Amino acid sequence: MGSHAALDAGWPLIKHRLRPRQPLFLAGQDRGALYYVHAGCLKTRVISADGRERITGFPMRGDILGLEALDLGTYACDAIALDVGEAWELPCRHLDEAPQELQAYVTRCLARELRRDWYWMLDLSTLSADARVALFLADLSDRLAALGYSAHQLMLRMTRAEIGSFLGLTLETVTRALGRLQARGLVSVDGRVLELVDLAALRGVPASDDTVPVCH
Amino acid sequence: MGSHAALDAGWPLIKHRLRPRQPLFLAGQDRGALYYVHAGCLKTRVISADGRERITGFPMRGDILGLEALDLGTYACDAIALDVGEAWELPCRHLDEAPQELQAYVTRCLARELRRDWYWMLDLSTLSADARVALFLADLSDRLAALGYSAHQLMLRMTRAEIGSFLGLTLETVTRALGRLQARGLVSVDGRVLELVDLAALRGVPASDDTVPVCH
DNA sequence: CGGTAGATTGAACCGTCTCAACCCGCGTGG
DNA sequence: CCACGCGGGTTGAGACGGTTCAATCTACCG
Repeated sequence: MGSHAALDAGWPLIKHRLRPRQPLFLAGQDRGALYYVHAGCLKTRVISADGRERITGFPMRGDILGLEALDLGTYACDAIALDVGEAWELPCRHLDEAPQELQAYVTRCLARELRRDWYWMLDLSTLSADARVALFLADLSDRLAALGYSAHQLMLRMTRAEIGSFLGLTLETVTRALGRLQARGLVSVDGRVLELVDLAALRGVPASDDTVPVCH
Repeated sequence: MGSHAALDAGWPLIKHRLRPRQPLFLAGQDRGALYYVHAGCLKTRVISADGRERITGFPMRGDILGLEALDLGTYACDAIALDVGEAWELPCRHLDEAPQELQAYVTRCLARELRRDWYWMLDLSTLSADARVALFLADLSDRLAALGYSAHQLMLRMTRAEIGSFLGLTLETVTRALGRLQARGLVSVDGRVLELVDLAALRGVPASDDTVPVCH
């Protein structure tokens, strides 16, 4: 990942222990710093003026939080821990105070995040519920595998409602989609404990979906 | 906007004349440069491996293109002109080659773009077709006004299909939504020529929508 | 031992998609 | 000059996927 390389310069990093449901920061608070997620899983959330809300992502180790507010004085989203973890405060209010190495890392994160969002938007506006959930699981598997975890066994840190919020679905639809994927033999669902039986097929759901009727 | 301020340093900017339907760059091409839109309107588009596509935005003057590929060697989207215009090639392959002023401007653009995308995702996954179209028009009005154009009269540079692709709707639904907004007295539609009669109400559609039935 | 948060399941509803027909303006070529 | 094709837009009817609302179940916790 090279993520640690950019941080190993040995500054006075401030480390924050995280507990489930604990906010790391909230939208509107003074932006004191950027945060590097060292352990655990969080959710980031935006809320509109009229009260609608959406989960924008589930950052894990290697992700940087607060980027979206880099040009603002206050945070633009909520960042809330889903389980125990640790976040490191990066010692820069403005980017140009930061060492060159970090600047490059931050820019890379921003560009990557932008691309990911574009593809999620594409998926959200073109894929069925089943395909969205399948892709969500495949994506999660990729990220966990990149962090050294199993690509096939995983434990969801988020609720059905949070997955639904991220995917633009209701929690009931997420439940049913998981059920259908299980019926197809692609995954094995037991509450929040999942086994991804056929990862390749899971990734292929978006394309196969229209040819294979959902239920027979 | 301060956009020109960051560019007025007087480097050897290469200027590209744009014609309708002409691609400025395409996904996969070697990323030679970033582009600053000086005039005209473009569309940016991503296409997935299995052929699904989505318009990710309609950049206009002041926007920077190619940001999403800042950490890549090739562009990650297509950028295609919708009408005549002009784009300036920014003389930097890597960001750290660029002058400090431009770096800061680029970072600001990235962060702003990320926030905008998050809110569009929120809107796409929570709002009705009418509300999405209303918000699209209000947003367009804001951007045009910021560029010195009228906030109430505007000429669409894109087709219904392109609007639909951006909003996650079909072109028929866009047509019908425009018709309903016109019936409500919020806009006056004549092909691509629009008059935004009640901009405040247009912005309020997302909230009012559920209380006020779509048609009577 | 209730109480609560999360998950599951069912049934009815509804907004959007799909498919089709049709219209219009415009450029092209016979 | 007109016929034609074509891209873009509008309109209608029907189907369908996801939402909504409700009931039920479980695990966990005070």
